Amino acid sequence: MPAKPSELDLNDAPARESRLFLIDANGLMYRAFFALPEEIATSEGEPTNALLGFANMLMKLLTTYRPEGVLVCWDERPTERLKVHPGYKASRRPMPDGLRAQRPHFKPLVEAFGYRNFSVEGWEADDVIGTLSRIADDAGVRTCVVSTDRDAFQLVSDDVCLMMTPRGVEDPQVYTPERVVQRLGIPPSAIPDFIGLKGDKGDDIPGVPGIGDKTASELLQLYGSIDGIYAQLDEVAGPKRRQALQECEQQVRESRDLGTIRRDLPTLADFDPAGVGVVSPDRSTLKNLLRRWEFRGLMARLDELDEIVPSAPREHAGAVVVWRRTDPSGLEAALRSATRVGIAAGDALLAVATGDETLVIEADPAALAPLIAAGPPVIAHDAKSLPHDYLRAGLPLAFDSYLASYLIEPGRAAYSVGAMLDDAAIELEIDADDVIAPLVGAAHGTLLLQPWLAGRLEERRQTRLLADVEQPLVQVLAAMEDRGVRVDPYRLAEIAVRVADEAAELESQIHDLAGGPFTIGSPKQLGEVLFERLQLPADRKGKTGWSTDQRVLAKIRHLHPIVDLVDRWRELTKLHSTYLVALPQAIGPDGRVHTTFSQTTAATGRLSSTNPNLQNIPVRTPLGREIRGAFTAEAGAVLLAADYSQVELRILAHLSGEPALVDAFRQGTDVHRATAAEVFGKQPAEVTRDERDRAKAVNFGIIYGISAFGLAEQLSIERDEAQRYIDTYLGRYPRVREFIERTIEATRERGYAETLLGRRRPVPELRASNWQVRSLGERLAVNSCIQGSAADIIKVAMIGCHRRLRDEGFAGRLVLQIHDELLFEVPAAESGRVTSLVRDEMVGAYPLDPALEVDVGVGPTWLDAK
DNA sequence: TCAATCACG
DNA sequence: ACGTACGTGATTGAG
Repeated sequence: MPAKPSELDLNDAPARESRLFLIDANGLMYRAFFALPEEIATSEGEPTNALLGFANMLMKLLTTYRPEGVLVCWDERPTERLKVHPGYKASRRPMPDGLRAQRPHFKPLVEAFGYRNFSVEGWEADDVIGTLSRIADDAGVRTCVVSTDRDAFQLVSDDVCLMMTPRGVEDPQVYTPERVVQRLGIPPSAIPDFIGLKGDKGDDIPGVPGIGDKTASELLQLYGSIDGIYAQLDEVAGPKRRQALQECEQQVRESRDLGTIRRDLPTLADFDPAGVGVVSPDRSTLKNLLRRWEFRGLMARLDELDEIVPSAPREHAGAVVVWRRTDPSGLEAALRSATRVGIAAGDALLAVATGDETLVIEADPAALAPLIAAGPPVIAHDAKSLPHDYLRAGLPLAFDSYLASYLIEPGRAAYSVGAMLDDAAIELEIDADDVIAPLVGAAHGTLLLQPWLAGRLEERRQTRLLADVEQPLVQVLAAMEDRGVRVDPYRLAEIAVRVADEAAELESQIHDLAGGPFTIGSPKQLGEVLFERLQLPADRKGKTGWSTDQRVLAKIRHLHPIVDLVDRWRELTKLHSTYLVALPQAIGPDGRVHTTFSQTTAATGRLSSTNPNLQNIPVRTPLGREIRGAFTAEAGAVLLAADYSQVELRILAHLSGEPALVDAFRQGTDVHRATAAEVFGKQPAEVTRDERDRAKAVNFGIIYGISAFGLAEQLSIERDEAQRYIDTYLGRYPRVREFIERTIEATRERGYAETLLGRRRPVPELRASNWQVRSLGERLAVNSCIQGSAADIIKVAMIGCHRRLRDEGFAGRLVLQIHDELLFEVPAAESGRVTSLVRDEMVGAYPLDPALEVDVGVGPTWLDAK
């Protein structure tokens, strides 16, 4: 019995001893394509999954096996394939589009790694490799064939091993003759006969019906070969099998011939296996190529090559960074002569790069800030992360390489100076200790990144988005973070006591109803109680077990009193731990909470808020609203909340030009009611509460990238009913349908979604072959455009509000942004004038048609201001 | 460290 | 047939 592959010990020693590597490139290319998800793509959306898998293989080869010679063998398409080589993949499926796009880029990659591409016109790579390996074998050159095709087993000999990578490059299986016998029960020489019997679907070789791996192996073990089988056909067990063999004799012999790899191609007779060499990869070519394809993981491993493959001394694009320590007077002198400087700050340290040299000054930010403010334009990487003294003093920020990097590719994992320098193929060498070196590197690095990033922004017409929106926003956000928002800890404490009491009471009731104590907060234990002990109907949703989320609980609440108690317990403990325990701890000695806004986290262009998150303060439930009531203004001031009314739907109306929607907004009607009237065919006045709610869900659905399934889930209705809503909606708003189709198509073409102000988000999902992923891409295309445009608009409004409040001498200030809402803290006496200022700036942020509209409220607490 | 849950827009 | 609504962050229990 052949052993299962997993039981084989296939350590790769034979490969390590090989001097020559022969690679079946086409097979490897296909394997890489199908093994890796098609979402792997550049930021422009070009798919790169097969290239990446292939490149990983090449790298693995170089670093692990240190080959003396490598030939990467390609099938060369014959012009008249059937004539040249009967059976040549005659009916093989056409290459998938995603792979065809990558196809031209493999050979350059091979060369960059220092390997040779090789092919012989009119012959499959198999035959080329068969011939080359035979010649190498004759010459006593140990050879390793790398293939994905089981045909290649027949090439294995004492001096030729076969490497297959069914589980990826990190887990290669290397076959010797003994291992072939172990695996298939037959020696390499019997492989063509084996294929002749069992056939090969992929290569269109028919074989004998009813004979698979196992039978073919058994027969060959008994009779040695196809000829042997037919010579003693009478002795073959099983009348059916005998008959099948008899009927197929002709076919079996043909199949065997097709499965036989040629080892004697005449054109290769003069091949000299010792003459194949590996050229040391040219670092800059390879690096450029890896950068081109955005293979960051491989770029990070380039250093490994230096230890393995001798190379010319490395060139340093940035060369050695010159730096020196100085004091503030030395800084002043340098600032006078520089036309621009890169800066980076650490604890009481400032690094200032002029390009010629980088100064490191040890002094208080408060002392240095005025000098920097009075100096030349500043380039920094994440200016907001500098001590805010610099920003407050009026940092002349000319370019923020961090924000530029984000605009070029929102959603990447890291925007560090180092990562971006890697992308730009700039290397820095800094002779300094662990504290100084990163600082000097950041200051000098941001300076070097600027022209490269500015060029890429210019190509994309995003220069103004950076200069007029993202960069000015830095000062605004820093000021908001500095100011913070006042939170009343006593009010929170008072709520906390009540909540803790009620939660404790609920807990004991829940335990009683459950028949014993358990951890309610553990979805696993809760699931056991609800669905096993109490036998409530489960809605198996999760991978790890039952889902116990709100939607599930809502469906079974009428079946057992414990359900509502659990739901309430959840609400109480959630609010308690997140807002009643954690939030008071975040209140500073000034009685205020200072969040941190991130400008580079959200792929759509939105801001995010952390430590603590002040963009998710409760409001939807009565208890939640009480918590919002703890956000207050200081004595003599009020909170002013200004929120855009239906920005995203207005943007949809604007971008689609749908008259029915535009008119609804122009006439100031309740848009959800208007939608309900359209969808349910009623007069707006006759729309019921429930119909309006459904229409609202449809409107949200459009913004999220509608799907019948999602809408059905949201409304707890059947999917076909949801589909009817959608169809009716799109029938009533045909321009919205066109907009959605147009947006998806344009996004697919370009590879990215684009907002009103030219912000981009790559959507490689649209080019995936998996429909599920592609559907996600369609939703992302629509949603990113709308949500991102809304983000653009409110950013412009924030800058306008901040400037005018400051320039016109108001004491009122912006304190929070919650996506479509701005919260200000304003002296009571200013509230009237600030209200109109804010309204002007928010409405005027972008000339939308229908125009933007803003609701403003004022009150002693955030709750009152809504 | 990860999955589940839920707070917000 | 397939089985997800878009974007975030914090907390919790459990591995």
